[in-house]
Amino acid sequence: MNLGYACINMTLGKKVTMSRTMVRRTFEAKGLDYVSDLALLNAKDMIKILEWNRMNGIMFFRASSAIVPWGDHIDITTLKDYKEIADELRKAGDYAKYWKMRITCHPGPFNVLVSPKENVVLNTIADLELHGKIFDLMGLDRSPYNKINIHCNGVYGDKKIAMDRFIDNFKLLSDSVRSRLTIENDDKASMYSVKDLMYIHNAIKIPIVFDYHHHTFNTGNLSEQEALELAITTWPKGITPVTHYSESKIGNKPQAHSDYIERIPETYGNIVDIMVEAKAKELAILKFI
DNA sequence: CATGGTCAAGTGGCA
DNA sequence: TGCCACTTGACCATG
Repeated sequence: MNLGYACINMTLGKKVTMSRTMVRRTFEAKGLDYVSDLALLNAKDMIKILEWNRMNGIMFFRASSAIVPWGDHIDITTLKDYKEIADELRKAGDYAKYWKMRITCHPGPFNVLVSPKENVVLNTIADLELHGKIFDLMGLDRSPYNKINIHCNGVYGDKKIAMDRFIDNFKLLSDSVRSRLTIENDDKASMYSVKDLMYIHNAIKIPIVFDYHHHTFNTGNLSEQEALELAITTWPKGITPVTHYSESKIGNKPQAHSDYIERIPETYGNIVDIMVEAKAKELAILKFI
């Protein structure tokens, strides 16, 4: 079982980060050369973060979605430093593979494959394809071992009709994305429980990521163990399923994530990798490593 | 250099 | 109606 954290290393601070980006105004003012500069810095720092992880016994990490700022709006192969960026990404991927470190990603809430709006779906495809390209450049597996995980992110009054659009739109994705795509249960009762998501799994066979925290808001009438084990059945043989774990922040909406975690979740004897979503990032899991 | 207002994008819940 | 929460806060103008 691996414990992982997401995107940002608090110990290394703001000087070592793979999340440099820019606002639209700057993108329009400085253009592709500045995108290239930031992407190269981000790619180089990813290796530093992975090295830090290995030195500290952390073998599971979620890559930032902001490695190439505005990368879903441009052809990244035209960037002035593209060769060097690709080379750095490859080095990071090689490093991860050599040390058997698991890398995943989680594109943001603007990715809505169930949307009835064509432009939303097209934007979603562009963002997912960027993630696929980056993982390809890193040389990561085309399997859910290196998952690209999203939520459905919308219901529009009818889950089944919405999920049918997911299933249709899935066919528009490249093999790079389709082979890695996973779906996660939601933290609202009106949205998708693990049981709901089985409808998508049964149609297109992509695995379900079980989020412990979200499950408490939307059980689908399954116990934690039942939902976890149902999700586990959706993963291919030989690939350790991923789960997400977080705890509620006191004083906020209960869905908000706490800085640290008090415990490691119950796995009921199953082997899973656990991505811990806590605001203190690697600091939250170090004491459990 | 610290800080606070602002920032691409979608959706649903809530005061 | 406007804010919050989710992927992951980061950017940038100002003092």
